[in-house]
Amino acid sequence: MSTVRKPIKKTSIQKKDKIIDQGFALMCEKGFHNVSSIDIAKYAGVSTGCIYQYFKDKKAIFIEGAKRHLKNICFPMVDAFIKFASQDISLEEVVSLVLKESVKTQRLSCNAHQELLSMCCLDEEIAQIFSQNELEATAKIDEQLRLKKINLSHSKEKIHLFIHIVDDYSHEMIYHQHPEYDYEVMYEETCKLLVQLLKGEEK
Amino acid sequence: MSTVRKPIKKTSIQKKDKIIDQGFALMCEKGFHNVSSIDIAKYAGVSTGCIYQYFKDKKAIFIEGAKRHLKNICFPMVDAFIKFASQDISLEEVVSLVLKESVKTQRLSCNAHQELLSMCCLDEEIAQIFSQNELEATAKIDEQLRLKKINLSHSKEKIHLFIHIVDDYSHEMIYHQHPEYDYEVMYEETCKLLVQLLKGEEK
Amino acid sequence: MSTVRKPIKKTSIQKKDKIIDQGFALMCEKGFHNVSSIDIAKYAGVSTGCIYQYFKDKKAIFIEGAKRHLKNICFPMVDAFIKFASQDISLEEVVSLVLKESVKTQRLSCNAHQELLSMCCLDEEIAQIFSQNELEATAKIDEQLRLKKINLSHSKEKIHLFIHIVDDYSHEMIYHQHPEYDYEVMYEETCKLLVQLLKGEEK
Amino acid sequence: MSTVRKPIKKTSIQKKDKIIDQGFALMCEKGFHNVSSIDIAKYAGVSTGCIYQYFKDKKAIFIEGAKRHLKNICFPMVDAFIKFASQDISLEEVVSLVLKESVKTQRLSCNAHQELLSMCCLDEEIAQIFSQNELEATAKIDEQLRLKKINLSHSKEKIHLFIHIVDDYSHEMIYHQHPEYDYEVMYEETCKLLVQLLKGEEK
DNA sequence: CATGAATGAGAGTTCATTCAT
DNA sequence: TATGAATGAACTCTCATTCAT
Repeated sequence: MSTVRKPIKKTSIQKKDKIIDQGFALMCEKGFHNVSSIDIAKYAGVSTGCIYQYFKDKKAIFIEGAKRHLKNICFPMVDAFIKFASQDISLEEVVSLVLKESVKTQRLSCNAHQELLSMCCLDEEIAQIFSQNELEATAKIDEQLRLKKINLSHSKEKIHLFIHIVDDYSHEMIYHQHPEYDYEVMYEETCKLLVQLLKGEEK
Repeated sequence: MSTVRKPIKKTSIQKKDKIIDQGFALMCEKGFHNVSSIDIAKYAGVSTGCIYQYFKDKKAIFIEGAKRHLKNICFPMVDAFIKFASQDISLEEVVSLVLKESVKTQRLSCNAHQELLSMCCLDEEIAQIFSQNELEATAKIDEQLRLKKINLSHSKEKIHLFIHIVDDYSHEMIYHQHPEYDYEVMYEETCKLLVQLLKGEEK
Repeated sequence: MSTVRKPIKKTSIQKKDKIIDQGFALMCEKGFHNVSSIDIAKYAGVSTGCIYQYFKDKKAIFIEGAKRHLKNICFPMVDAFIKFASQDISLEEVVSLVLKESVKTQRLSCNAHQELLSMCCLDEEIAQIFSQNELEATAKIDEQLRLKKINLSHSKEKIHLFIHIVDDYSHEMIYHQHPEYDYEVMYEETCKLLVQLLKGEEK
Repeated sequence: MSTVRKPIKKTSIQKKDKIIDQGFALMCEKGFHNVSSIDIAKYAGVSTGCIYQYFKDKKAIFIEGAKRHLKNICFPMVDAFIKFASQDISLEEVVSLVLKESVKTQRLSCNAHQELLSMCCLDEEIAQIFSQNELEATAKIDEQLRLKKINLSHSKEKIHLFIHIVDDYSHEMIYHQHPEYDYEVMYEETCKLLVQLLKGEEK
């Protein structure tokens, strides 16, 4: 009846991208369960039907968004270690860089991270992606440390601890903001701990 | 006919308790969004209408349950430090105890923890409870360390780190089970790190 | 928002009945696929949600309606044979009675029969009910014929033929109304054929 | 690149034919309501838009297919009677031939027949085609019987009965497969009945 | 003429919440 | 105060049809 058809350009890829980016952003802002497929369609500027041409269901959009997001989350950390291996900087400096970059990245998409954690807990498929992502990051960091001739016993497990401490740190920095904590101190203590963790048995 | 009349006329408090305990358990098992208020009512053995006499909405039940649950989660950790302060055991032994108890507790209610994390991320009110809980635990552990004459600089921040590393550890032990990690080693490395963290500048 | 709650009486059974009767009638009138659950709800004077309290899905309403309908369809035919067995009437009279009653019954719910045939073809579950119904009718008629001392060889198969010829007849009488046929003649020829079929090997 | 260009530039007629044949086949296989126009387009190897160039809507494709199909359904029956008129075979042999051919034909397109019956019940337009088809077949059979010098009183009505009994028979043979019936017996009884029907008042 | 991406109304179904009893 | 049947808006997803290319 009141059908008005918008003049269309955009390639399929651009459209799919828009749905992922806008859709994921919206789901992160409001929560997966609080956003309907109609909301996503409107926000992405497409019709509801169009969504289902590119995605099997609502969750599929979230998963695609999550994959892209997790890539971005890990890059800065891995990059810092690449720098560490290739340039003449100290472990202290790397750790400091990692913490700062991690907070910066998460601040850019703080809701995304929350929603991801949330979905990760509830949905096996998303948990898998999360887990896979950690393994990849672990492997890359491990590789850089070896290049730098740091011989860590139990490197994988230590890097796991490292990643999670960094994650907790940036999470704390962005959300909780407990007035009881001195965040300058928190930064220093976290640094110290992470450096100890990776120093290796060099003596 | 031969209807056996239940002898116990439940008081309001008993009813409310039942809704919280059973309701929270069910929501943790199946996920907040996958359980309806009718399900909760049935599971708790009350009428749907009754729920709305005690709670403003479904979320309110979850929040009450979460509060109770978080209390239990922290007790074992705090208890371990009380033991530490009052008995002659080493820091290594406390840390080991904390890790083991933490895993044990979480295993008992692993779904609860997942669902909590999920809701914590999405709901400010629940996040508040979570945060409040951590502060209380931090204060208590701090107190026990002082009793034991361990003078930690930046104790609050260190205990924060401690709690989160413990949490990550037990989470990893229960869920992810990455085949790439050696969980015996993970245990040892986590122990070492936590001991270092709390050893203080005793020298 | 604009929730207005109607003062309700009616027992559950009355409500379920209304949904079945009105719902089935509507589906028969307009066709199963052309009636929505909202239509049914409105027509039955209940809310959409209410339908799903009593029925698993839309098809379930149709099936219940179909079961009731098929019972009614067969009763007249079976009744005629019961009369045949218990009273002093001729085979010709029974056949005549069956044809007339069958047309009368179908005329009362002619759409129902069409829709049923339609669904029966497309849906295994409904086909089952249809088939089951025929078997029951066959058995009952067989029983009455034996009471009347009519010894039919291959009674089951003959009754099957009988039922289907009656069915075709009443279907033709109600719908097609081909001007090419003389329906008085059609009646006579059908009668004759049916009588021959059941006369048995009395010689 | 090395794109092989299809040498045949299909004419409009070829395209329309393909849509009818493939589309009807698909609708019969899966059911009218379970096949989308996109499915039909894919199956027929044309674009969705193309369909609407040749047909007003989805139903129109089905109707065209139905017309063609019904032609084929009747041919074997009519053919048998042509044989009967032109060759020296008995009525018993014709009836036997008709039953066997009818089952064979229906088996080839059993889904088509089911779907047709279904649509025939629901759609006036399709019912018309069905009805028209029967009249044509009746007329042709009648003609053959006259050629064979079989003077049937009420031939049209008897042939109507004949056609429907044949139809019921082949339907029963293909679908219901009630274990309660002996299908060898069913065949014999149906034969006998049909022969009686057409034997005429030759004495 | 042909295409197929895009449309959006509408399908079946669910469920937090209400309120007559 | 307790009940649970009833509500109906809102959800996810489908598909006949259109029309810019």
